[in-house]
Amino acid sequence: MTTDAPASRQFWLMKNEPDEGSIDHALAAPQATIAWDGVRNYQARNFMRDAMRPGDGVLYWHSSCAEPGIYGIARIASGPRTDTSQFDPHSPYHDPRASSAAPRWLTIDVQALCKVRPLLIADLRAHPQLAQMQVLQKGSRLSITPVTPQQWDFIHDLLQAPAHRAF
DNA sequence: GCCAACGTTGGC
DNA sequence: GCCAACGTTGGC
Repeated sequence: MTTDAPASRQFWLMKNEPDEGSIDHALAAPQATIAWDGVRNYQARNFMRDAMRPGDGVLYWHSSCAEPGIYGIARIASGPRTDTSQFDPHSPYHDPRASSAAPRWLTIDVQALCKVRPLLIADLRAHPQLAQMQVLQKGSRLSITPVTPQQWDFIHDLLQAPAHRAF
């Protein structure tokens, strides 16, 4: 018997640099929850504003590192709210064009659930079922991308399979 | 560190 | 509203 997820549940891939926000860092935070701040791309912001809902599943990606890939599983843990780092002149995420009267950027809470066996880019590319993943497309830079339920399920199957299974 | 791809800015 | 110039991302 399968359990029915809420029909509205969606899935996402979120990139973070391990130096700044690794899955270990998130797991060690209070409630294993971190504010996903510093997003300065309108498409990614609009996903947070319009589409992401508490409970949505997240593939936790490490980027800009020696071995980019999926390192953990997380969930969306809040609705969107103002990312106050945009107002802070000392923050690397400061946006001089933003004001509290006209904020531009949002943050959302992400709760880390577990670390997983790393699924690196080459591992993911080995599966035609994942060929359409946005993060694998040439030139893909977006830090938040939707993941289809099929991709999500397939990746979870991969994570449950023996690590050194011969294909 | 390189550089292709992409997003943003701003002059016109 | 076009588009060249510029800045950034991020895999390699």
